[in-house]
Amino acid sequence: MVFKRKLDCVSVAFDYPNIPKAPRSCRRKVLNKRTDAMDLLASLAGKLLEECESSSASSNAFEGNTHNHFGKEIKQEDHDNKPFKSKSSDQGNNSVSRPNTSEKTCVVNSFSFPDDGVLERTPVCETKNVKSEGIIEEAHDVNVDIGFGEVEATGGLVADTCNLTALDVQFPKSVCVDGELKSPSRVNGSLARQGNHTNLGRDDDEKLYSYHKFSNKFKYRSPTVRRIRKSLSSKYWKQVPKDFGHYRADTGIKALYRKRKSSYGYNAWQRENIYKRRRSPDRSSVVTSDGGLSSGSISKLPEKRDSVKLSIKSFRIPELFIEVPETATVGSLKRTVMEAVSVLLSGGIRVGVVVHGKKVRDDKKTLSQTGISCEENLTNLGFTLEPCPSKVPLPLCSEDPVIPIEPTNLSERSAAQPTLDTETPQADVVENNLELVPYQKEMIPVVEQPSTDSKALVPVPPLEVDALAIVPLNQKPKRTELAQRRTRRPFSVTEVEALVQAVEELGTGRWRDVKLRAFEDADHRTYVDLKDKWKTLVHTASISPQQRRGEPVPQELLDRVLRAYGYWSQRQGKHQGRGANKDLDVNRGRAIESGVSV
DNA sequence: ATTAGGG
DNA sequence: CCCTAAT
Repeated sequence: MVFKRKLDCVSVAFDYPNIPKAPRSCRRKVLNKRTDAMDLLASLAGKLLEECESSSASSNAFEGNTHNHFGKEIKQEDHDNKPFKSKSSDQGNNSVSRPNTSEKTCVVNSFSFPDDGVLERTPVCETKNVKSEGIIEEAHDVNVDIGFGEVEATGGLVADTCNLTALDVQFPKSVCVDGELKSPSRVNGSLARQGNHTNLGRDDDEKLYSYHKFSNKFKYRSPTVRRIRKSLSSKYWKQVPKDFGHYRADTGIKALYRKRKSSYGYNAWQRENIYKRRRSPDRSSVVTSDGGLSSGSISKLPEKRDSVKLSIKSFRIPELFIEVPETATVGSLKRTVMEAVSVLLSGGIRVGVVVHGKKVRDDKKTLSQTGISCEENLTNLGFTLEPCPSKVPLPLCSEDPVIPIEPTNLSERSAAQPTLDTETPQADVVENNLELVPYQKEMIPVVEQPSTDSKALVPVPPLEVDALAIVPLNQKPKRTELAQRRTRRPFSVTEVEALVQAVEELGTGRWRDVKLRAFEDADHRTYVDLKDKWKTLVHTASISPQQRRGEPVPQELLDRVLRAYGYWSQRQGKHQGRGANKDLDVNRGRAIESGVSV
């Protein structure tokens, strides 16, 4: 009897209707290889992030939880079946419930480059780089790298390059391809790894995701970040049009600037940059992304004797007013700063030049005219990083009035974790206690060690200050809202276990309940996620083990998936209502086991 | 806000 | 994971 039933079950299990149309990989192909100039910014953030990454909490917080197997003591689910609840808080339990925590404030004003971040005369972006697959990463070990070499610009013009890759070198490497800066997936991988202790980049999907990982660094999900964003937006950033749901005739790119569509918007934004970039012959054909970070400029001037040599040890950034409770952990503080920085960067930054404590705004002035010369004591020269007065990426052909979007309107899902993805659930909680109000005062000049040693050699064309203008070509659109794809967080076996069990008990049509039951405290798992995961689980269970990717899910679990799938498919339409299943527990378990409908 | 499905 | 449509 039992045997018979088992067979039925199997039959049912494998006989479910439509199996996902096509291999996911097929669909993924759509994901273009857009050149995320923004990645450079991301890389910056990523680097900074690494600094504090160590403090990030482990994502294995769920491990160690045990679940009752279906059919056993289901009544205890509230305690035992909620592996995702009450995670250990290594964040010091800075729950929101302690608003009175004393707080301290601090102002972050500059970040210094490592010591080895001395300017070197390294040919960073030589002809080959500009031409094609040139990779700048050779200079990855330099923190501030200013290359100088002959470059054949796209238009056939020969120009000297004064490539201030300082920023991107200091951070993940970037690639200079055809005048465009790209971030090798490798870089992403390194970053992604921080987020998940998983094998990003292992397969196609992974790669794709890891690629997006970057952008995720700039998502704004936490209240803190949102606050920051709001603050910044309202004060120093221009708001973004709410909906650009139209096509640009020239690029054919549909820019969708509205909540939860930023990835598209970003894409469009980025392309637009490229688009414009190509039409700026007066500028470097290398890169000058609007992000302002990927510095790249070409000077016509050959290296001269009276060049200016300088080294940049650090950049003064807009002051970031941070307020955190004393009980906050160092890690959370780091994260907070990271968030602030990310927000800052995401909005686009540019470099400011300060001479004698005075900000030089005229990019046309020559260095000498500005007072920057080899003779001058460069001690009075400083650079700053500041938020770019981001311009809304208004489609040139746009006739539609643009509606500014309220930063706070970002949906929860589009808003993402600031930077650390490994953060434990309470990270958000902690953040709630952090008051981070970045504000921009007059840029205070940062006088950093004028290089006196020959190591730091930065040829600066006396006549083309623009060569140093790392500022976006034309204050172009700065994607302000980069709500992008959430960071990928593969389900752990433990999670799968919990999910399977929950579905066994609740069925496949009550994701909300599943979420509440097994993932209530796993904030990053929405019921949609759970539903999606279940979908993939069913698919995974139906394909050969060889075709499966990622962390292998125990066959035992997959079997249960199919079993539950079959079971719930059968009783589809029936009393799938909550009331009907409320007390099925053990009996239903048996039913499922035997593959017989109840 | 949820659910269901396509992408 | 994202996005939408339909509830």
